[in-house]
Amino acid sequence: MPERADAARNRRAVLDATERLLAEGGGDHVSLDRVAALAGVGKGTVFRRFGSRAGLLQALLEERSRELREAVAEGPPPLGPGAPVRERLLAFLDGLGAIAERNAVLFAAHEQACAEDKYADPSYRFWHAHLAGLIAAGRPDADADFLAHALLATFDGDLVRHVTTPEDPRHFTRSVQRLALAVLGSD
Amino acid sequence: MPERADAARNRRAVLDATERLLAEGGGDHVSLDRVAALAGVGKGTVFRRFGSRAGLLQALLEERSRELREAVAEGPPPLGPGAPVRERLLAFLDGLGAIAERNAVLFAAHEQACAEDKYADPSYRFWHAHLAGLIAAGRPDADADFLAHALLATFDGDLVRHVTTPEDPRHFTRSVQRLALAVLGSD
Amino acid sequence: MPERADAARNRRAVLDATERLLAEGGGDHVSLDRVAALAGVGKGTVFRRFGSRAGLLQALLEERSRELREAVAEGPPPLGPGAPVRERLLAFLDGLGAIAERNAVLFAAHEQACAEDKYADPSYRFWHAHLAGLIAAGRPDADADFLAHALLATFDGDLVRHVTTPEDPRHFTRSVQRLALAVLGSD
Amino acid sequence: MPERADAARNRRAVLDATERLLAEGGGDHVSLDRVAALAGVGKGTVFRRFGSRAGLLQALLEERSRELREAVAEGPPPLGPGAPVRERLLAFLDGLGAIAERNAVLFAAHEQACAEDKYADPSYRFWHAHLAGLIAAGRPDADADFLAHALLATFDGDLVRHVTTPEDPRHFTRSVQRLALAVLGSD
DNA sequence: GGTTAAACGAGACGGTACGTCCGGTCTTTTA
DNA sequence: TAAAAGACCGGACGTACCGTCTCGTTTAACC
Repeated sequence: MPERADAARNRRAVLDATERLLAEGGGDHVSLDRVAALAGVGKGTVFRRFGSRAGLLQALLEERSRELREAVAEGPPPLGPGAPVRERLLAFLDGLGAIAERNAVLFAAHEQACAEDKYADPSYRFWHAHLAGLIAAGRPDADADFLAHALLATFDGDLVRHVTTPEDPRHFTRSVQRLALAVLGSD
Repeated sequence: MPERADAARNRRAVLDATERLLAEGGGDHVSLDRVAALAGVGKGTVFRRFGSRAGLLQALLEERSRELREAVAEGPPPLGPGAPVRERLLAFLDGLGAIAERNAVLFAAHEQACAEDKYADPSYRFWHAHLAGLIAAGRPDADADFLAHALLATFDGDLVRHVTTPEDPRHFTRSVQRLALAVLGSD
Repeated sequence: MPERADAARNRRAVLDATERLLAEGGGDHVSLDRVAALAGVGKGTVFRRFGSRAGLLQALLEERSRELREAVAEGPPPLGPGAPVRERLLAFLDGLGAIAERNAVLFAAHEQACAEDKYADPSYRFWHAHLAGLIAAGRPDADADFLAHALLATFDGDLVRHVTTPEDPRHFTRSVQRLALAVLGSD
Repeated sequence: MPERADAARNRRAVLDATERLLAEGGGDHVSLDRVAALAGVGKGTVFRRFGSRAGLLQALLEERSRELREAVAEGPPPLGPGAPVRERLLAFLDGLGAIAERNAVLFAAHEQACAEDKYADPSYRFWHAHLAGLIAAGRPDADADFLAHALLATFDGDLVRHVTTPEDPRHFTRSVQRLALAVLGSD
């Protein structure tokens, strides 16, 4: 059975409200009561759709990154399969960096909310698997699993905000790319 | 004026209680009411001394890492000044890694509690300054500031717990050291 | 929209718990935490319904005196409209005195809690308006407003307790009635 | 042994601080921490001198009314012994009313603080005994004890403030006097 | 078009943490 | 060695939040 029309409408309204609250007041400003009120929706609806605060933020993140995930999984090179490892890695970090730079507050709120089970988040697992695969391909001798975690650890919302300035909005991305190249080695 | 004797006693009791609760129930288990009760201390005392949940956890972290900080600042090589950059870097990461491995839960709780102003934490600033200094010395061309943040980002409590196993309790540290060497370059 | 069933249930439970605590330990015994616990209700519920300690006690008082208020406003003489001023006054003081004698502890706790805005309390305003009206009718030349306040001032919980004994449980009421007659004049 | 000089100084400082806080912020503003701080004195000193919050306010009241008490006890008529009952009663109410009008906030705070044992306060007992004696002398058939309580009940700080206006600063006193005359009877 | 089951809004609820404040006690320091 | 300073205890208050639940009311999908 497909999603009912009103359900889809509400889903959208809730996500939009969340985004609005994130933008105007930071992560702590996003209480589920406020989200529901701003979305013109009952609190129960938010929970029925998203399960929890973490689920709500995850869904928003999911939405922001779906495009990248699809491009990575089955898009054309250099994001998708086929390109050399270095190019693919840089393209991926460029894409994810762009998302992080545009959604730093959301990233931060999501990390805060997920707390313990960050590594169970499907998005995280996808990014990690992709990164680890690339690293393993480029440096079979390295501890790809850890290095992938380490690279993803730099996508901390607060860190992104801390190094991103209006004058140089891509500073973070370039820095991560350089770090990744160092990790991959210069050979 | 030095700290009053009873004040010092209470400070100790509160920190010990915090530690005990952290050990037995994870970060969420540490509520300030419980800390006060377990320490045999009024709730007001906890707040007077530590200001907030974040302050309490910071103080505990501070205590755990004071020794390392002093060794780094003015101890003998290779931790202290005098040793070659690589040795100093590895020694520092070994020390901080050991702390992180032993206090992963505390690290996680602290990150959660500090939320927004992690980069204002004096401990963090010290580690960052030290790391950035070493990196700048070893790789004058690199973005030492960012790389230091990136290395410290791997000291995420959850990540540490995730990669640390009883069979290989220093896995995290070794991995970070390897990453640092890669960052520093292999020349 | 009428009050929800569970809301009504809880309202009742909270008021009952308050009453029980008042009875068993005096006004100071009524902390909102205890009320909530005894009522089997979350603390937030107490605050949502009653706003504050003062609001809770006011609600309890309100309940105790609603019957009298309705009888005064629209009941049969001598309480309600229609009876001669003296009879109505005595009947009113008899009713209010009975309430005060049965709820002296509650009266005392309420006065303590209301503190500053006692004169804004709707119950108080109603009693005052009624009394002042009667006095003005009986003694057009008197300062009815002040005299009404003065008569109500004798309904101090502590004073009621002080002059009420098991042997003469209506002593307070009779005394107030005599005072009121004196105020009204003997002509 | 007379009071030590510094003790007297402190006593004065504490009372002055109390008064200042009462004036600037109302009764709730007078916390003992603030009093001590404003007096430049340790909190313990306040308690050693005055025993409790109630004791502090009582002492302040005591000071304000000592003169009247002495005049009533052994001063010249009409306040002191010798004058006809009516004159003595009116003079007394005039004196006490003046104090109440000038110290309404203090009266209110004191009532709030004394809570349960208001009738044990030496000042209150003195006023009550005096009033009851006068009433008994003027109306041997009346319930002098209760009537004295009732008259004193009108000296409620909030009521005084409520009926006192800058244009008519003695309104309260005159009203109480009229009430007292009514109580005493018109014969 | 009517029926029906779901999804919904509104928001109360339990429970719990936080941080503030206060009264009164008691220890430590100091003069 | 007594008094001052002020840290301390215990606990109340009020606020906020999450995730659950209740209870009528739409409303969309189906007959």
